[in-house]
Amino acid sequence: MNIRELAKALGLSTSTVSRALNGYQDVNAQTRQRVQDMANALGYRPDAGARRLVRGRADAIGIVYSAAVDNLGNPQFLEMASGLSDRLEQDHLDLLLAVAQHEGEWSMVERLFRGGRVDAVIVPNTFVQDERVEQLLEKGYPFVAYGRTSTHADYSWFDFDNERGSHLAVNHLLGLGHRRFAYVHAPLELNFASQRHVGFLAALRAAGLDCPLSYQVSGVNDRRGGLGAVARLLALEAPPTAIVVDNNLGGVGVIRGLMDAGIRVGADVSVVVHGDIPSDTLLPGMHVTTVSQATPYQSGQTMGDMLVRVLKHPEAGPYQVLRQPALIIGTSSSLCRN
DNA sequence: TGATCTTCACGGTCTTAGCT
DNA sequence: AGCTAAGACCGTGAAGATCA
Repeated sequence: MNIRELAKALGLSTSTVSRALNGYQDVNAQTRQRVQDMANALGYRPDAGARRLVRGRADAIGIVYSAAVDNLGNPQFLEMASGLSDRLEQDHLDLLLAVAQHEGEWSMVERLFRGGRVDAVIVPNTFVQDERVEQLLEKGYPFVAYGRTSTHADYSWFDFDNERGSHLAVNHLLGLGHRRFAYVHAPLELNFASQRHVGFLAALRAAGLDCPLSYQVSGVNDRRGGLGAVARLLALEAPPTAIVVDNNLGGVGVIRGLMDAGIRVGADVSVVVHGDIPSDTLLPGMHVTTVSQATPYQSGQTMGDMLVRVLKHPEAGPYQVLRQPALIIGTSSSLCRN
């Protein structure tokens, strides 16, 4: 069923049918109702390809992420995508999730734009130096970055105050009497990891403390990495009394590793984790102290809102939202006993 | 003259007809 | 067989036509 067949069934031109279905005011109300009724009865749906061809719009937003980053294994990512999708739906925009398996992320982004498959993209997992952001700016493609980069002045982004989050974590642990810290973090090329790392070290320095390199475990952004980090830290001559982890999945791995080693988390060692612990995580009796952000669903909705504004009112941009974190105190942190 | 409807051109890709 | 030109596909929107 295409518009031509629908128009023939109604005895109208295709144009009148199109205009009736698209809310043009110069179509008689009765005609409009008749067209809508017939379209419903015959199950008419406009051909998305043809519509895209004419409008020059895809009515879709894309997120391209690398298969190397385990986003789909992170419930927070899926929750964010859900919030994003819900918000976009209000403006009749679809969300297109694409995985860059072998092809580079930027290459896929460019292919989606050139093919008219998306009107704008979300740039997830931003790097300190991010080719995707630089290329998007150069080509003039609309986007919202989920996180800043080192050059964050001239484009739209949504981010958290990561440095402040680290200050909250460190100050909380300092207040509990901890002096020997370890830091477990994602690769520092990632902007959020870089900012949290800077904040962590600055907060320690402000207290006259240091975190030697042997107490810093890099490249941890999943559960397995967290387990490995614990093995390294427990092998130290003087293991840390407090561990800060800059990402939630790594944090789950660290806590699991400590528990498996027979260490009482929150009693023998205190742990603070950036980001919320996935609700399906099996850490019985454990309420993890976290540096909490807005819920991922809310973040997704906010970015959806920003994308709509980027598309409708680009001249009023760039749109930039910096959310403040809050410390949620659980049972994984307590007074230092050493 | 305003309300309502139709005609026609447009876009990129694919198929088909016609030619060498 | 290989190439090129023409036309179809589909929905939209500007411009034009019709009618009361």
